[in-house]
Amino acid sequence: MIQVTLPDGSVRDFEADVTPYDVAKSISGSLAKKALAARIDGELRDLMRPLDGPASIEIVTSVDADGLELIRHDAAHVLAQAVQDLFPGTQVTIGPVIDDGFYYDFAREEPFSSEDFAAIENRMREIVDADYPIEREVWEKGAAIAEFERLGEVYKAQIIDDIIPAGEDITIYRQGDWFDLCRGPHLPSTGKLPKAFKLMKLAGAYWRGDSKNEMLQRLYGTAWANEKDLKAHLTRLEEAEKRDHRKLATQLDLFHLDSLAMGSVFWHPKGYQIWLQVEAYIRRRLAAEGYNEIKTPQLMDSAQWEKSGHWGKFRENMFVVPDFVPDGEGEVTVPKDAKLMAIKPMNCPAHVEVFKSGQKSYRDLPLRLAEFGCCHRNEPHGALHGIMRVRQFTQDDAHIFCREDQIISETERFCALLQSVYDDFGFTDVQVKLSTRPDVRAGSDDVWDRAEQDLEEAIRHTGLPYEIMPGEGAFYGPKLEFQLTDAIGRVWQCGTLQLDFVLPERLGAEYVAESGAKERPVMLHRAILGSMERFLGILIEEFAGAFPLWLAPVQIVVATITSEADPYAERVAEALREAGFRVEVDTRNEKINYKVREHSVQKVPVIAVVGAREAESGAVALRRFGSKAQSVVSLEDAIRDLSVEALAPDLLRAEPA
RNA sequence: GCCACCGUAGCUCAGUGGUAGAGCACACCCUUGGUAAGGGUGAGGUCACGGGUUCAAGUCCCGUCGGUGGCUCCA
Repeated sequence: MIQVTLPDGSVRDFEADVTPYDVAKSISGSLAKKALAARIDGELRDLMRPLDGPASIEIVTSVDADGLELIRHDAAHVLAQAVQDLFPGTQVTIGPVIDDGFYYDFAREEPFSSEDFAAIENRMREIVDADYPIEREVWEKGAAIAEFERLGEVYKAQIIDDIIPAGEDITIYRQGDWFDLCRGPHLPSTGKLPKAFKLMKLAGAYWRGDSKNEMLQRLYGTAWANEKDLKAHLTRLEEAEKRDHRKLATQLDLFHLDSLAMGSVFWHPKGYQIWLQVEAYIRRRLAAEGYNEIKTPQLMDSAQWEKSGHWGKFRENMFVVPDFVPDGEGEVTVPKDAKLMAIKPMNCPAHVEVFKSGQKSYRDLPLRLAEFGCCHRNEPHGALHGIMRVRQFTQDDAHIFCREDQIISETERFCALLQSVYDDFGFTDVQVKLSTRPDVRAGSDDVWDRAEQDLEEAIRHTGLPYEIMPGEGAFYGPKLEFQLTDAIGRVWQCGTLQLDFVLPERLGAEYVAESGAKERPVMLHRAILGSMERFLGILIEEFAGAFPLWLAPVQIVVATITSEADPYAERVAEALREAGFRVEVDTRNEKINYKVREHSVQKVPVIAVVGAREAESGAVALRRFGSKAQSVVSLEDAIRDLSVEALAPDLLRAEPA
């Protein structure tokens, strides 16, 4: 007999070889029916795997987060089985659970097509209907490798060979005549898998994530506990698509992209107006924090990039031009020995030059040099994405030159500023990553030790939760990354802080210390918004194009009801413009319904309707975006109230209450 | 860069190898109206680009360019 403790604290006795399923059944028949797996002393285990001894036990069903994960994991296995049934000769590799679903990577000569999805899904449903028991088997490593090799499954054999330590056994899960290497646990049978799954997309993926390896075919799927959840998920995806910044940019006339300038943005007046508001805001915030704004060259001698180390690591991603003036009319031939200039891919080497000009004293530190620097990077073409990943972008960049003992306080100041800025834009879901030394790097190990320790200590002081990303740092130093999520759930690096002992050394930056000796400053590379393009892309998606008054490109449209009100509308617009608003007047020969609809579709925050009555009384009828209500107020009152609302958050804070 | 898919009017999209289409937007005319589409007329196209197959290609084949979704990369 063994003792089993249930979640409510009660203890029951069972036969020694009792399974979690038996325990569930002893509680209630319906629980046994719903049971997918069990948590034994906190560890997830198969429902049919007998207990080893006394344990506390919790039955996992599809309403648990763990249960959903099991469902998705099993969906991946059922997908693999279905694919191998339908496409003999296809090899399986790996198939993990991801957010909202799963994927499976297959090796097959022939490409899959999304037209195969229906057939695969049908076969998956048949496998569920067949209700094959899913059975766990323990194999000796060598035997397992031999078996997979016999079946022609070279990838599986390689996985076992690589990840399982010698002497350790592996587990295999069998369903029907199909089986796969797997740590488990799994559902008790394929019939327990809800049919609420759907294949979503097809993509290439390198074997083991290495671009030197062959490319596999990845099938993505989504899986849920029931049809309703699946449907809700699909609806969410549709809604998210409507927020896509590329779609909204077209609808709201914000910018366009064109192959004439691949990976660069043509900003239209409305889109650029948002840019200007964001830029003005961040410029005020930086000035208030003691940053000095500068402007540095777009083209710089390749020698500087060689010295900084960028030439060695990023040459193929830099746009390089010969420094050469052709003479005469004929064909232009660039001399082989022409000096090369690079269009800047980043601002730091130029900022070091500004630091180096003239003498710097310890009294000048920390020196915070900021620049809205326009950079170009020749990115892999497949990496380009809307305005989130472009070839020309502007950073709200700055470099803080400081002493080593100022690193922590400067980092804390930066984190506080960043948090305040993100708050002002309404971003609450910010992920912080601490990226440590990469394999290929500059600087000695003890410099890296110090840099990583300092950065971690600083981020710990801020109290922000963070995750460590081993090996993801910049080549010159570790970094903090502040990531935001777009409408589709993709995560993008926006803010960053990078600690750098290397560049000041390489480019020879120094200051005169208190002792009179020359010393090296430390450099903090930092950006809050990151790329203006990317940040605006995320902002567009965050607000779904309906910007708050302070950011809206057109804040107020004055729309007339009849042409008799035209002169009054012009006077209203003029008064609003004088008060600092961005205003348009709509005196077109259209009905007011039409005008209201059009400007609502354009997500204009305020529509000021004026007709004969308003002209008579000196009033405006205000209609706010998202509301059908109208409020008729005097022009003076409207200006007074809207002026406060239109203040950027930092200016609003400065306003006397 | 790699894999798959896509590219038709300003936008959203139809289009069976046989004369290039619709709605919206745009221009002009009528209509002067009270809070989400009033009516009429008209203009608008190298079907991404380059080859090929065919009596005939937007449609089939090959290539190039660009976009989308992933993978790799991201100072």
